[in-house]
Amino acid sequence: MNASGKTASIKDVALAAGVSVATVSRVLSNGPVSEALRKRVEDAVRATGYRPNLSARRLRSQHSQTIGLVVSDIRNPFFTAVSRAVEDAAYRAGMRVILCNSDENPEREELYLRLMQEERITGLIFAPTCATLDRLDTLDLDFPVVLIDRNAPTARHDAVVLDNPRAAAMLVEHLHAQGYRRIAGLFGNTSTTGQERYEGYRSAMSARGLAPAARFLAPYADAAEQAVVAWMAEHDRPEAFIVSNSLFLMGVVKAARRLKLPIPDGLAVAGFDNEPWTELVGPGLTVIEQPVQDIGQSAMALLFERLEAPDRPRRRLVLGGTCIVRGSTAARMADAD
Amino acid sequence: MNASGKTASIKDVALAAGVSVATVSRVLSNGPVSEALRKRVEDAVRATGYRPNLSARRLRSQHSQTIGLVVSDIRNPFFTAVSRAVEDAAYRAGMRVILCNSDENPEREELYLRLMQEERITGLIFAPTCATLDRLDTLDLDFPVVLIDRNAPTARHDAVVLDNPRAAAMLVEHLHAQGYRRIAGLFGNTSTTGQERYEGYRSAMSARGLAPAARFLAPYADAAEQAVVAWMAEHDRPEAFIVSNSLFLMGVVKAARRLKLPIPDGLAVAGFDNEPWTELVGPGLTVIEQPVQDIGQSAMALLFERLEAPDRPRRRLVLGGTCIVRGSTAARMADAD
DNA sequence: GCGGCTTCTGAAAACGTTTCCAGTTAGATG
DNA sequence: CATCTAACTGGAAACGTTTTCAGAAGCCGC
Repeated sequence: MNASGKTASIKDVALAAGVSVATVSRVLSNGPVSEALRKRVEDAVRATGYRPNLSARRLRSQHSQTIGLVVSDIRNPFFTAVSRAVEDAAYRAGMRVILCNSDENPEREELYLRLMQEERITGLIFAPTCATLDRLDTLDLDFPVVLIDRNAPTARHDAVVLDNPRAAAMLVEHLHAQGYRRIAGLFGNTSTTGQERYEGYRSAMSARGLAPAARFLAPYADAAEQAVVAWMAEHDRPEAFIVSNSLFLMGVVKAARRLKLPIPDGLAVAGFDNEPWTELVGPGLTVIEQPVQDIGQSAMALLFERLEAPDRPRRRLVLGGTCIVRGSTAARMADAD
Repeated sequence: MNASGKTASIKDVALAAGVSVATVSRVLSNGPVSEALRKRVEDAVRATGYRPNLSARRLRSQHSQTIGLVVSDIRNPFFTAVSRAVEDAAYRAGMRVILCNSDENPEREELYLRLMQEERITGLIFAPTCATLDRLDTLDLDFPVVLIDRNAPTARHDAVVLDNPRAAAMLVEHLHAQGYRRIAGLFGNTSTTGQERYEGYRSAMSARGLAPAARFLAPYADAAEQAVVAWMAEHDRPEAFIVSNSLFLMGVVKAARRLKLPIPDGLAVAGFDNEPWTELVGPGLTVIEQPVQDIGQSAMALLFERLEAPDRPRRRLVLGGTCIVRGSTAARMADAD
């Protein structure tokens, strides 16, 4: 505070130290200043309780030192983990992060993209919906974008994604090896991720002479629960489900419980995202673990590389998942239902 | 972009529309401008692709329209839920949110508090560690602070908290009514929340003539798992555990599994935070549900009221929790171990 | 037709920084 | 002792806005 009760500015510090504002600025940015003055200024900074004003600094230096991160839902532990990794990497590089939830809603995405422009962010890490992904190229944003979790082959942006087709295929392989044949799939209908996982599922099924049977759902546990309950009442009830996210995993478990079907004997299930609780549910749930830490760090790395070399050709980083086998896909008992 | 390839500024718009920058500014803020000029300016905004620069705007208007939110760990679903509520309320009021993770680390808290000052935030919503809480009064921040989840009776800040003693007592009551007597407690050692829950536990136990037996742990699932495993090897092994957060809940479930103790017959357990998965683990876990939505919204409400009336006396909002009874605390079987 | 309104508009100052440029000083060199 | 350099310092411009202030119209009633 200065005499007038307002927050101290660099002028107040300069006045207190008996130097010019230029000198104060230099002290703060480790510029060339004599020891004597530096000391005086530092004392004045302490005395006044001065804190630099980031808005002014950003305006003048034309550098926001800020990166944007737009995810579809921060409550999804996959995104919380990724955002932690991104933030840690950003802070290590002396940058701030602005985190936003799109809720899988293209309008909110648009809103936040506009916000990012107004904040003059240095770069964006983005998990877009299909709708926004399609028109991303037409948007001409004035910062580089790295896509995470989702991406289209056509987009011209850098991206870090899981090898979704392969991961889904791993689940099919595993279930097949365990003796399951009627393997159904539930996939999210808002992102490319669901589509890619479906593709992997479909081709792995076909390759084994099995008939794929998939449904696409809105990303809520309830949707999955209802779908499973309905499906299990049909003629060719599945022996196992492959689901494309952890919400669906919950839905399937709930449905099994409601239908009094034991896991895995009544109904096997495998899915994505190795969240802590998947180990604790029933006999443990078989899942694909994504390298969340790596995804976040790599996204930042790609972003920094892009900032240094704006014209280098686009790069996609495809990371492999790990199949964590648990009791929910134990070998199928030979029965004849 | 203007001719020189840089992002368009208000000057470029003014030039394109053939008006002064003042007029452009007035159009953007719905000031008094004739229809003819308004139209010309709006066209020019579109033509130039102009986006206001928030740093400049904030600097000039001396109003950041930003609130800070510092939580201990965004991966904790309690805080994710609260932060969603805060953000939604903030955006509805036309404000931005800066979200930071302290990791229960006082140094990071200090770092972020400094950042908040430099961002010139309008107000802060904060879940501090004990260490920072103790010296919060000495810090003289130049924005109002609303504490959430944690607070000390001595602090002079507004706060929104769960009725922790009552909630913990509810769990004791419930376990007692179900026939449990040797009820142990595991509480977090970094926050006042753990202490308050311990107090409720202790006095409810004493009131029933039961001997409290509590341990304080670092907030990790592993810590709880190890504590339980060790404790169950001791002479007076507990029949039930009350734990103060969902990480400990996981730890207890893991320990029970490792020790091959069925829940609840071998070991009953009850805890805090009604996360989706608690319903799915074993026979379902009995928990206290916190009104997370309400906590976030109320924190924002308290903050806005404080901004309007800086001198009104401090207010604490104490919200009640709901006890969700599930199988993990089913009536104790009469045995004689 | 003229003073007194209202209504709109533009020039310019200000917000708190950084940075360019021009001094000033002190020390080294001739 | 005069000059040249190196090292430091301060004045002032600039970043992109908002806002104050004063001027320029247009309109009213007399």
